[in-house]
Amino acid sequence: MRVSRAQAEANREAVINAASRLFRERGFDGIGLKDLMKGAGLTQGGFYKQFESKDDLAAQASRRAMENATRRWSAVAAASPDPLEAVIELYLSVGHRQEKSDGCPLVALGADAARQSEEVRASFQDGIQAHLEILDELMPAAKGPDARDKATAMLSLMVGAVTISRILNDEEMSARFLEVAADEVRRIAASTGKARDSCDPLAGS
Amino acid sequence: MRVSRAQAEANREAVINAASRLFRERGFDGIGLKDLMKGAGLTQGGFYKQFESKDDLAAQASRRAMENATRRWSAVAAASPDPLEAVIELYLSVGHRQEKSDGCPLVALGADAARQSEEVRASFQDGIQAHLEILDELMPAAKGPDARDKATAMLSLMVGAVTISRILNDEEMSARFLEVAADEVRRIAASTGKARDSCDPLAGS
DNA sequence: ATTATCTATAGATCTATAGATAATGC
DNA sequence: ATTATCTATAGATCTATAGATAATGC
Repeated sequence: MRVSRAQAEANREAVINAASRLFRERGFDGIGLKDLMKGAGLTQGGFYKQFESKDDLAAQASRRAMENATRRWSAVAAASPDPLEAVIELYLSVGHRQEKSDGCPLVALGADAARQSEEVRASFQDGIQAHLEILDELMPAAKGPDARDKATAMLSLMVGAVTISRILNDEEMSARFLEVAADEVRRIAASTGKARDSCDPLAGS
Repeated sequence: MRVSRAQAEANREAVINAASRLFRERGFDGIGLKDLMKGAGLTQGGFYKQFESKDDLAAQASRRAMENATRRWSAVAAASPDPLEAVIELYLSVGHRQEKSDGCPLVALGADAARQSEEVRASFQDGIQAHLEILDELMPAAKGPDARDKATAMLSLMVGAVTISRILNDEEMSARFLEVAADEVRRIAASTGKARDSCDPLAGS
């Protein structure tokens, strides 16, 4: 029954990878250790030799999921002549809305994550930072000194839009949230620091 | 042990009200029937005379929570000379970030809701519609024909920002998401339909 | 007589642990 | 000899149901 150290490590990785998908599909409280281990082709008994607790796995699976999401953004951006547009079209698409288990962890587990331990939230925080850094880099050339703030607003908008679009039963309304968010993200990216203020006719009112 | 019909109805309402808070605190899968009934001062046994299933209660509690959230927006708007600003300051505040059990259900249960039955999602959808209608009405006078789209972008931004701010361990970063979202919502409100396009120096590129 | 709520329980599942098993690594 | 994984189990909790109890409503 014992396997080699290399295989044992591979098994552990397989559990983390399976959990990163299964938690996104069913939520942290929606799946038990038995099914999480089964997702990697193992039985429940070995769990506590691999992880300290379910929360420990949740933290590691969340980190893995966020890292994969970050990598995906980098990949589509690097492969396109219009990197930001590529990220927008990847993220604010009907395909992403439908892909729970391999989509953005912030959308699949955002509300759940806020209820988890500091360790799980640290995994998400690091992933959020990484996402902001990518958006920062993708900002059009004439980006003002507020590029980080623009990235912050973009990420909130994108996460909120896909989250709401996944809840809605009405397909048309759901699609509208994605389209409107895509337009708004483009507007935020295109606006210059100066234009951001001059755009407000009610400034100071 | 039997109570009057009026009292029975009051008890049922009490369960829905308790559940609307408890689900937001712990998630749909984070609390059982025993504690939900206990939240209204009752025992578990009476549950199935009051509700068809846990999902049935989830749908009714979600509806109640969304209705209360809508009512709160109307109330703060009606009480302020700058209604939209009042909603922004209520929603994108540290107070709201900390208030899970009586805060916006879209933030407390957004990711969870996407995994629930069509009935639960219908409760959320109706509440989302109601929120959009309020934002629509609060849009500054010179609102273009795209007021509904602006409301849609605002709601996504607000929900996303508070969701992320609740996950973050870093207090400063968390506060930044709220502040940046507030500024961006003001910008969206203030921009006219025309300005929305002219603001984009890269339009068509 | 009806019925709102109670106590009690069925049967499944949850996290976590104990001890057996068998292959690796020394 | 060590150890990765297995089967088995403890004890708690989950959703849902059954039957008892006692007060309402006719």
